[in-house]
Amino acid sequence: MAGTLQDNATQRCVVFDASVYLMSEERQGNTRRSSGPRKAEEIFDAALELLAEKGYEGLTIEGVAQRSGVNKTTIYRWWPSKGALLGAALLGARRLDLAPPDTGSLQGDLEALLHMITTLLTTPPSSGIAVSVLGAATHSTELAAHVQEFFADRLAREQPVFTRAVARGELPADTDPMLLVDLLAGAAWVRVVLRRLPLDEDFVPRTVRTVLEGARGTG
Amino acid sequence: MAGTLQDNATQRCVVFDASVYLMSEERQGNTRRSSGPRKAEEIFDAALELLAEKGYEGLTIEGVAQRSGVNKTTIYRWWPSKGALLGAALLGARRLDLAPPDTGSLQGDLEALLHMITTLLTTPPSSGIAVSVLGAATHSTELAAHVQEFFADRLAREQPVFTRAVARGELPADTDPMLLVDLLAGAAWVRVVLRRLPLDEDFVPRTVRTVLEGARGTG
Amino acid sequence: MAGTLQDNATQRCVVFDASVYLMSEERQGNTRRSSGPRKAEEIFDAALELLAEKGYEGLTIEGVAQRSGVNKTTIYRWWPSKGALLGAALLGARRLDLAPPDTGSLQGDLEALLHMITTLLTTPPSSGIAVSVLGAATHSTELAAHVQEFFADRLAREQPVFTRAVARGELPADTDPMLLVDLLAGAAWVRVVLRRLPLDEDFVPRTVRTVLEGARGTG
Amino acid sequence: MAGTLQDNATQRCVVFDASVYLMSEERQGNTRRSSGPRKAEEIFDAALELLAEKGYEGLTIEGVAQRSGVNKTTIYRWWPSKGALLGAALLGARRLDLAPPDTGSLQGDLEALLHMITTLLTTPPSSGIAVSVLGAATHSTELAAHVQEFFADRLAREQPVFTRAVARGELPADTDPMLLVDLLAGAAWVRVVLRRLPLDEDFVPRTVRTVLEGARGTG
DNA sequence: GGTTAACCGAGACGGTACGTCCTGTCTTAGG
DNA sequence: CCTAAGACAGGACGTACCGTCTCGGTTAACC
Repeated sequence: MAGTLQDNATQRCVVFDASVYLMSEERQGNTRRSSGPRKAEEIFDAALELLAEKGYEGLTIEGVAQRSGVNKTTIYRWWPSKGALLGAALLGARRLDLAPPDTGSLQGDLEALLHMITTLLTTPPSSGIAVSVLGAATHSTELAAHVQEFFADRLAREQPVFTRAVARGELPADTDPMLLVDLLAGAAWVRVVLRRLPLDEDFVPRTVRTVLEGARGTG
Repeated sequence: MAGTLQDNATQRCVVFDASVYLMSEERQGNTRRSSGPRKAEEIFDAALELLAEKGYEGLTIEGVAQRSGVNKTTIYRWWPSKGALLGAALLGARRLDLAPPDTGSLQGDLEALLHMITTLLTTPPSSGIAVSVLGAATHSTELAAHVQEFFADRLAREQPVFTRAVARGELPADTDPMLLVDLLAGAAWVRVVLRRLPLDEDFVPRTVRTVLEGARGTG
Repeated sequence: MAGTLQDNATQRCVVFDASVYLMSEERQGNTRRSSGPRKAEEIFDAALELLAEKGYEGLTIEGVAQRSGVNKTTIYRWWPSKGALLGAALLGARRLDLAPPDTGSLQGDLEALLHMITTLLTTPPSSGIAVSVLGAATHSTELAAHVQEFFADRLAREQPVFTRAVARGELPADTDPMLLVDLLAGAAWVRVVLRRLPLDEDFVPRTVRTVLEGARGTG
Repeated sequence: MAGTLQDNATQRCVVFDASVYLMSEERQGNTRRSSGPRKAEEIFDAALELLAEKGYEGLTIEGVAQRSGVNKTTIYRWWPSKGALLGAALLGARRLDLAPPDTGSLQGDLEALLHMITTLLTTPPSSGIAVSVLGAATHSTELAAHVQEFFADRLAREQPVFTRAVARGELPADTDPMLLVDLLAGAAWVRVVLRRLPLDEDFVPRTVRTVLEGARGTG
C-alpha cells in the first residue's frame, strides 16, 4: 500500500498527480461542459510541480501559466487566486488516494496508516507538495477548506479500520477514532515538519503502540 | 500558569511580545554592542503585529518599515529576509515563555501543557502569530530553525515534569518524553489548524488521559 | 438653417445620429442585401455615444458591443477596426447634413456656415463626436478618409454659395472657394480645439468679414 | 529661418528634440535637484520617437521604457500618464522653437510663419510628432494644456511682427493679431491634416495675401 | 568637546508579479 | 447565412514590493 506509493513516488508524484483530472467529465458527446480550461491538466501539473519546487510563496500564477503553456488570463478566468487554483489542482489528486489498509490487526492497520503519512511527508515529490499545502493552509482560506475536507475524508475512510477493531475486541466500543488519527498524524507532523528530525525506524511501531495502549486503557 | 497566559493573552500578546528584546544585552557599560538597529523593538513589534494581522504572506518588509517608522534600508541592513527578521523578532518572545507546570501530578502537568498549547493556537493575538510562524516554517529556513529550537527548548523545560513523574512512579523509567509531547502538540495542531474544529472542553483531559495511558501501557 | 442645427443639437445629436443608417438600402424587396449586421443601428448609436462620452481612446469595441447588445465577434465580422466602425457610423450621420445656407448675401451665407461649424464644435453632443473624430483622424486611415470626404462634400455643397456670390458681383470670378472655407473652418478649429478659448459673440461676423475682405482684395 | 528648420529636420528632429532638457538645472554642486529621472533625456527622446512612429494611440509607456532602457516603474514614478509624459517631453522641445521672422515686410514675415507651420506639419519627423500631439490634445487634458501654452507662446512671439507692421503702416492699429495667426495656422491645418491635400507651392503666398488683404480691408 | 566611525533617512532604480482590460482570432452551437 | 457565446493568446495597463544602491546627515563612543 504504502509500498505502492513509494514505488510510484520514486518516478512520479502519484498521490498528487492531477493529470487524470476531469478525464471522464470534460466532454459528453460533442458538447463542452465548460468545467475548466482546455489545458486544465497541464495547469494543475505545472502548479503542483512549481509548488513542490519553490513552495507556496514561490509559486506564482505567471509561473504556472508559463510552464503550462497557457496565458495568464486563462488561469484568472477560472480561478480567482493561487489558493483556489491549488485547491482545484488537489481535487484531481485526491481521487488517487490510497485505500485504507486492512492487515487483519488494528496494530497493523494503524502502522500502515502512519507509515503512509510519514512517507507522504518525507518522500519527494509528494513531501514538497503536502508540506507546502498543509503549511500554506495557514494563509489561504481556500486551501484550508481543502485541507479540512482532506482530513474529514481521510477519517471517513479509516472508519472501517476502527469498526473492525471494535468487532475484534481490540478497542473499546466508545473509542474516539478522530483522536487516535489526530495523535498519529500530529506526532508525525511535529516530528517531521516542525522538529525536522529524521524518523528512526521504530518511530512508527512505537508511536502506534503508545496510541493503541492509550486507546485501550482509557476505553 | 496557564491562567497567567490566558490573563495576558486577553489584553496583549505576551508570549510573542518582543518589546523587551535585547533588554539586557543591548548595552554593556556604556558601549553599544552593535547588535541591531536603534529601533529594534519597534521593528519587531511591527513585524509581529503585521504577522498577526495579515499572515506570513501579507507581511512585507516595507510594511514593517512603515509601521515602525524606520527606513526600509535599515531593515535590510540587519536582516537579509523576512524569515530572518521574523526569527529575530521571535527571539525576544521566547524569553517570556512561562515556566513549566508543576501541579503535583503528571496528569495535571500535561493538562497544563496542552492547555497552554491550545491557548497559544486559539487565542488572539498569539494565535495569529503562532499559527503563521509554524505554517511559514514550511517555506523559510530561518523560521524552521527557530521553530526547531522552540520545540527543543520546550522539551528541555518539560523534562523535570517527566523526571518527577518517573520518581513518583507515574511513568516507567524508559518513557520517551519527546513522543508524549509530540503526541499532545500534534493532536492540538491537527485539530485546531488543519481540521479547523472547535475544541470541546474535554479535549484537553481526554487527550492527556489517552496519551498517559499509552505511556504507561507501553512502558 | 443653422437654427435647425441648434434646435436639434440641444436635445439630441442630429448631425451624427446614425440611427437611420441604411434605412432604405437594407432591404430590397424581401431579400437581405447583407450590407451589415442586423443591429447596425444600435451598434452605430452605441459607438457614437461612447465616442462622445469617452473620446476616441476610451472607445473600445467591447464597449460598443456591450452597449449595443451585440457580441464582440459580430462587430469584428463587419469592420476590421475602430476607425472603420466609426467611419461607417459616420456615414449615416452625413446624410443628415443640413443644406447649405442661402441668405441672399455672401456675408450671410458664410456667417451661417461658420456658425454651423462653431456650433458643431462646441455644442454637445455633436462637439464630443466631431472633435474626437477629427482629432482621431490623425491616427486612423479610415477616419482620415471619411474626414476628407466630409470636407470635400462640404465644399461641394457650398459651391452654389460662391457661384451666386460671383454672379452677384460680390466676389471676383477667380476666387478659390476652398481657401475661404479652409480659412473659416481652420480659424474655428484653432480657436476652439487648440486654443480652447471661448468664442466671443462677434467672432463669427468678424472672421467672416476679414476673410471676405481678403477674398475681394486679392481677386 | 524655415530653412534652418528644414536643414535640421533632414537629419534629426530639432524642434522636438528634448535631449537638452534640464541641461543646466539637473545638478547644482553635488546635489540632485530631483527634477526628473536620471535618464530623462533618453525617455523623452524615446517618447517622441515612438510618437512619430506609431502615433499617440500606438505610444505605450512600456514601449518608451524599453526603448529608453529604463524600467516602467521609473516612468510612472515621475509622470502619471502618457499625456503628462508627452507634455514634459515637449517642454524641452519648446525651448528650441525658432525665433519669429523679421524680413522687413509683414507679407514676408507672415509667409515665413506660415512656411514654418507647413514645414512643421509636413516634414518628418516633426510632422509625425506635431500632428500626433495636436490630434491627441483632443483626448488628453495634459496635452491640451501644453498645446494651449504652445499657441499662446507662439502668438506672443509673433507680436513684434504685428507691432512693426502697424508702425510701418502696413496694418491698421486695431488689428487682431490672434485672428490672423489663427486663420493662417488653421488653413494649413485643414489643408494638410484634415483634407490631406498636397500643398501646391503658391499656397503660402496666396493664403498670406488673402489674409493680409482681409486684415487691411477690415481695419 | 571635538573626532570619527557606525548608523540612519531618503529615495531612485531595475526588476518581478500582481490582477485587469482590451485586442483580434478562433471554434462551436443554434436560429 | 448570420449570430450568440465564449475560450484563448497576447499585450499593456497601473500598482506593490523586492532587494540594491548612493549619498548626505546624524549619533554617540572615545579620545
